[in-house]
Amino acid sequence: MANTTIYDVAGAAKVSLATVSRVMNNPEKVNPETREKVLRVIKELGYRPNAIARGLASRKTTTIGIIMADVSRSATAQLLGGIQDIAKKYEYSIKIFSFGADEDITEAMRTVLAEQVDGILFLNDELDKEQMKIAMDYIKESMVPVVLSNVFYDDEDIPSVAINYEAATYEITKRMLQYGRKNIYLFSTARKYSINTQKEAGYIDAMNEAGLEPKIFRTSGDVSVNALHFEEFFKNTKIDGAIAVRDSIAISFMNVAQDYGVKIPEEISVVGLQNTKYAILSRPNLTCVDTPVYDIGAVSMRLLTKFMKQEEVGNNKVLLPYRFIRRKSTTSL
Amino acid sequence: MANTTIYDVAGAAKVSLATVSRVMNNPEKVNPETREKVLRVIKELGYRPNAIARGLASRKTTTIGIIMADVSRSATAQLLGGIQDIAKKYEYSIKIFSFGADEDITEAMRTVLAEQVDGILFLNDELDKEQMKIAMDYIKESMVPVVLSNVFYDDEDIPSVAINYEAATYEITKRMLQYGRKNIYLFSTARKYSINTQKEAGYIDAMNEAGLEPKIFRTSGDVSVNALHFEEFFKNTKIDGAIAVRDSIAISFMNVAQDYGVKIPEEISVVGLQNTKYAILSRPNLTCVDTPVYDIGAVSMRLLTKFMKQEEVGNNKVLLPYRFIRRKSTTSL
DNA sequence: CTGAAAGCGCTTACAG
DNA sequence: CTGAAAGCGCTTACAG
Repeated sequence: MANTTIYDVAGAAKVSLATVSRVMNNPEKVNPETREKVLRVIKELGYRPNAIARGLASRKTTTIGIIMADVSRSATAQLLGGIQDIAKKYEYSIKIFSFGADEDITEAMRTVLAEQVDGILFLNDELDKEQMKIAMDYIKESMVPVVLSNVFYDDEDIPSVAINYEAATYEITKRMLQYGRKNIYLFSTARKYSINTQKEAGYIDAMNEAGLEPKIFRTSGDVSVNALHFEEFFKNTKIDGAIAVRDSIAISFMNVAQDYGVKIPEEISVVGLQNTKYAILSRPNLTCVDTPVYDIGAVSMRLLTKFMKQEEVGNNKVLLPYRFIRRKSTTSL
Repeated sequence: MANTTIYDVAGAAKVSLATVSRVMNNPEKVNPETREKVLRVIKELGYRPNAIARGLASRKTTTIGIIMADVSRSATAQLLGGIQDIAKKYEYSIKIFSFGADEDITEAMRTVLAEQVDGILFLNDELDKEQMKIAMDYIKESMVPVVLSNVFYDDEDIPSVAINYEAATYEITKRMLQYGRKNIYLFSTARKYSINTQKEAGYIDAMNEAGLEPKIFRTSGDVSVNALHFEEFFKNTKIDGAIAVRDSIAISFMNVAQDYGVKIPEEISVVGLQNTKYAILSRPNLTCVDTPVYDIGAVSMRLLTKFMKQEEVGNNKVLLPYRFIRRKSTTSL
């Protein structure tokens, strides 16, 4: 039966409900014999405490809220994978909330907090600075622990885990310059994401340092639109290196370039900044900066558990390592 | 403040908490003037009812549970996208639960039901028949409404929404036969998914009907492994048509085939059974059966709301339409 | 239309 | 080590 309550267990085990509660929450505080007896009854009846009642009484729901822009985005799904695995290990339930930059942020935060989550993982990277401030201030005031997961926001009080996309992009740009490319473009998105802003900053730095003009070409997230953009792009652009914030953009570009008879990597070196599984399905295979998104999810969830358990945390800003994977779309690395 | 309770509102509005509760749940039952007064106070204090307390008192959490195998799988993420959008519209919260075929199914179901969800969307398609029976029987007994979303299980009591993958695959195979292909292979996964089993059945039917031997080649879900499998495959196989349960498998195959000097589509027609965004990033572009996974999510969530509200439902087995998209990897359609 | 009271199923001091 | 009792923040008959 689904409706077995703590009273049923107490009755069958001939103890008070307080004792049943104790064997579930503080087993060491109850006599081993009665503990065994209660445990047996619990198993027999298939009893599981009502999580809602427990949440109300204890003021802890063992549930975390995940705030995101869109579940179906590949990066979000990867993050969720990592979060899920760690959450399961620590026995936290997961509630997901999504909202866009066009919605009332305060209202959205209220909704999340009304659900009494014990902690928040914030994955939405489509908000501007002001919106982020509203969201973060609201969460801070609520005292609910939060960790930014793959999102950048400049506030030392707020823990975050991400990758140093700026350094990664700086470095890959620099390497490309070192093996002789001059006209290097960065392909970014028309829409603003805090991550892509980091990537752009790294690219700009490297170019400036080399005394070259940074050239950012913005395209859509939609692969079919990208192709058209690139057709246009080719007509009057000199380019020998391309770095794309998304693998799909890089692949789209390579396809169009090859249609125009351009040799890749000989004439243009191309790099993707994600290393999705499609990087090895493209022709040529795509050289990438590998950014372990699953790990970001896992580590941020782990960090959040520490805050929820009030454990000591050394550094509340975690940057995970990235690496470069040389494939066929570049002449060197 | 996050800790405003119904008592605070009642106090400030000089009414009883019962009245506050009514303006939130049955506004028509309260005098317009007092209603406005209460509403004003609610707004001033930024009050939001504690969802947990509400859930306990009303026995309705307005939360649904989503049961899946792995969040990060692309199909799962797409389904979630559709679910999310509709859930938001109807103001349901979403809790996600994942578990593998290797776990104790009863235990997993108990976990979900202990959370007091009002309804369940079941997306896990990696269970075998027995495991599905255990899960479904357990849910049935609990009386919690459930909808199978993109999962097949033979039980007329259990509502489901999916696509007729069997018919779709049957038809695409048939068409390929009609334009003259004889040695048609189906590329499926080594692992069993209820959806792929449907696809296989459709393919087998069409081949048998044409008096040809169905040939299913099973490969891994891992794209880098696929490539190796296909290298092997090519050494001693006669093939002029290929249908793949996943686009990534189809693309992987095309790449290897082209490395072997095979012309696509002239010598081998290739079809993908998903139509992911990578279908237009491959060379040649991949002809696909388009299976609208987002829609399945949306429709199944909508259906679930009807069950949760005890509305009349005509047909509890919904099959969404699919369509064929001709691109460059086939000589015809 | 409104309020007082019971109850949802638990946890947690407080006594003993 | 165990039980009786209060309380978590709401909803919902029941009176009036």
